[in-house]
Amino acid sequence: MVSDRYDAQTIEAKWQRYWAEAGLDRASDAPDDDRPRYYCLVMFPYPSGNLHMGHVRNYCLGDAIARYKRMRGFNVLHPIGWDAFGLPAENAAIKNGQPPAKWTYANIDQMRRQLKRLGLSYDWTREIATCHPDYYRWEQWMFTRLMEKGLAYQADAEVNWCEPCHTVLANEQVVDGCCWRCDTPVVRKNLKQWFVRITAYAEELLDDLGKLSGWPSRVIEMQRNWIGRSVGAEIRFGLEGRNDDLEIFTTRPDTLMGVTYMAVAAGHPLARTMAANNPELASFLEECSHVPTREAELETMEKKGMPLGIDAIHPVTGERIPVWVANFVLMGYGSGAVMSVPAHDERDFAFARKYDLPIRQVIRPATGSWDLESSAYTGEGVLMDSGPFDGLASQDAGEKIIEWLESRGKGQRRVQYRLRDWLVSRQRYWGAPIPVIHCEQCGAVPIPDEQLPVRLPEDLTPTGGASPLAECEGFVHADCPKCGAPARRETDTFDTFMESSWYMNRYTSPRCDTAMVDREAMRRWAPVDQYIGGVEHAVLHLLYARFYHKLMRDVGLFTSEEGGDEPFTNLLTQGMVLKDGAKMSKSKGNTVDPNAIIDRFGADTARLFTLFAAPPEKDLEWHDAGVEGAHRFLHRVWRLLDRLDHGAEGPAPDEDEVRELRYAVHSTIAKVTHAFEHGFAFNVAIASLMELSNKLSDFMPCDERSRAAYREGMEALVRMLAPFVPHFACEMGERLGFSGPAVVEPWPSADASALERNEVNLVVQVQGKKRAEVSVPKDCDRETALSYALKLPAVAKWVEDKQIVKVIFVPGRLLNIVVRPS
RNA sequence: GCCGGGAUGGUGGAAUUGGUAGACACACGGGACUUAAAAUCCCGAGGACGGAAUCGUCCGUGCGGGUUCGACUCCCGCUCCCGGCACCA
Repeated sequence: MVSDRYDAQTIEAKWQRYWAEAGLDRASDAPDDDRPRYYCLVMFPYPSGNLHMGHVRNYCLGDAIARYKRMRGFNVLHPIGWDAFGLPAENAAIKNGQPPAKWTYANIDQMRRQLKRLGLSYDWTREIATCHPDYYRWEQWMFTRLMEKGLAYQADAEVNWCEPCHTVLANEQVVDGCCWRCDTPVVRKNLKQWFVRITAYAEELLDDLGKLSGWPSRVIEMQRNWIGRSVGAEIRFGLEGRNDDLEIFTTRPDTLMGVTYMAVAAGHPLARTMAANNPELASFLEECSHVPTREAELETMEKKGMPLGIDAIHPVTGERIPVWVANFVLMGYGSGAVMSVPAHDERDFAFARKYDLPIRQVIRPATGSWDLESSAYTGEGVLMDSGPFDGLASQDAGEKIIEWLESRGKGQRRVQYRLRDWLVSRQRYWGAPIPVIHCEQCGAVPIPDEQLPVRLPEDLTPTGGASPLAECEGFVHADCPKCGAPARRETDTFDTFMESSWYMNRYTSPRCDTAMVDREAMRRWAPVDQYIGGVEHAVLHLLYARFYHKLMRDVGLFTSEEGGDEPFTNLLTQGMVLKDGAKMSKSKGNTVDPNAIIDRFGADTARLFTLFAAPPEKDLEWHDAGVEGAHRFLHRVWRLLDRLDHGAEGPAPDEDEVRELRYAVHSTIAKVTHAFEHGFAFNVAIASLMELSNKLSDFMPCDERSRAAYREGMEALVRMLAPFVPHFACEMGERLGFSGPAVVEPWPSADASALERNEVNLVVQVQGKKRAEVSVPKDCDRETALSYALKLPAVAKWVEDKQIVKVIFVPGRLLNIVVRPS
């Protein structure tokens, strides 16, 4: 056979056509398909119109895993789709005067072509776009179920407002006080908005983190921080001259007897009430409402307060305690009020000092004493000056105090979470309409199932003003589903994180039109075995998706046994793609266009480089010379074909050389297989494939035995390359005479007998320092090894005149001689 | 401040989890082929010292200690970098 030059463009087009025609990438739902199943998912893209290198990296990782699993005999589900609702479409529309729908669908077409050029093995028959009514219909359906269950509700709340985006944001979408999307500071606003009660699942979301052994621990830690569980007590203080109570949450009930003042947030109802006829207080509250949003400013912000002019009553002693308003108390956490114990809390201490409030010590360290002159004692200890609780240890005292309060109806144990409910309304057009009609008589009425979906009018072109939906008469006017009276449709749309929270389940039955997901399909495919995406979604998408999966389970779409309690069993968080040490961005002008790379080198080179240049979870520095190196490697492998039939001149390799080659082939199989099964260190896997190709290139097959070994090596190499560079491998496979495409060949398995060696290299150390190497028989024992070693001059010279006190022997690996001067 | 993760040649990165540090690649230098270049192929390479040379010795995985026959790996104490959380009561 004559091998011409490796021409990436030609063979990539050839094999992409072949795969598509043969339907090789389709996941099978056939009931009689008894292959084990594997669900491999990459985070679907927003159709911005242009594929960037971050996408390429993400999808090459997923594709390598999916293809490997197919070669291992799995029935693989590897779908793709479009996270198609969102702000960029609307902004583009404003700019170009084009409806977002048109822009989005055009972008999808363009990006689909780009993805196909990469030769990714997606089951395109399952493609979904979240802006399609057949998709968001079920999200609307789900929302009405949540309304029925009280898990979706409308509330007046202080919310995060982003002016440039002209919409509210969920807490998770505020990063450092700024909008996650446009990075401008958010402002606080009071608005009536829709929420989904994620806090009802706080405990399960936290507990189930323990089930996610296949997730990176830092993501688990980030979610744990975000949920922020703290255990303590809720305590009700009476209010002098009023019959309502002041409710607070504390993690230190043991310090209750040291309370010397109370502090409430500026937004607390009590503060507002007291300000009604106190202009000075009212102006202070006004001042507090302009809280800075930047972290740095928060940190340096002066702690300020003012007495409300009302006293609380200590639940145990009946003592009167002044109530203050303080700018550091957050309305959004706990009940917006705290009990202050300056002796045992740094912040309370500083505040008490500033306003000359009393400091009363009630805890002392278990041993020694504490000087309250300069700082508070925040540790645990033994109670003092605490009346009936004197002498108890903190833990114990906390329990006793809670019991005491409980028996008198003044408090109870409580667990408090940092997590807030998920704000899902957005004042934007290009999103899924919230399926609600507001009726003057009946209030907010969910749309009945038979009227779903509430279709988003797709021919609108926003102009940048207020919500286009609100101005769309045909959309707004509707009859109340309950009483039939004329009413108004809700004109807010869903947060786009709603769509991405359940798409992984929809892929199991993407065309199902009788339910959100098909139960049988969920049983077959869910949960996702391997999920791959950027770590930037650690507490956004990945938290919402976990929550939504549990919601789907709890509305009865599937059981724990059918679909699992968690959507993603294993998670791989890949690093960013950098250029010149910085994230690629148009504004920095350091972008690399995947299309240009494919034009120049082919998709296989692009794939190979992105997998080889760095371990998956680390950032990858784009390096043009490295891309060329990857390309050169493919050329070198290609040329290895030449030697297959022509053979080589010169003496035939001897038996040992053939055995060495087979050892290299089979140890590489073991290494690469290990990489796929543990941790996906593809950079190392590819390095070992390069090593193997170097060995093959040094080997001169020129008799029957050596040719057979060479062919065996080539065939194994090509199969192992298939998940990384599938077009290249298929073409090579064809030239090697494979009966089908390399991508459907069985994965090679390491032959244990080829891994056995008669002779092993033993490292010889003296005093732990390497002095020589010696080849010894495989089963050589300590004494024999020692006698071999001592014959070596390089060893003998360190041992002579000395006394051997110890010999450490690691069979097949190392011999260490410990000596002492005699 | 709290919680994670990290630091290895000129560069990206390896090292079976305590057993040959620097695999593989990039960049670099030298050579071959060529009228020349590109492409390709071969050789070299952590640092220092000694030697004409095969080679030998010492040092070397952010810094300082420790455990061990033996430490990039484990323990203690630092420095710096990256990520997350943070008036959270």
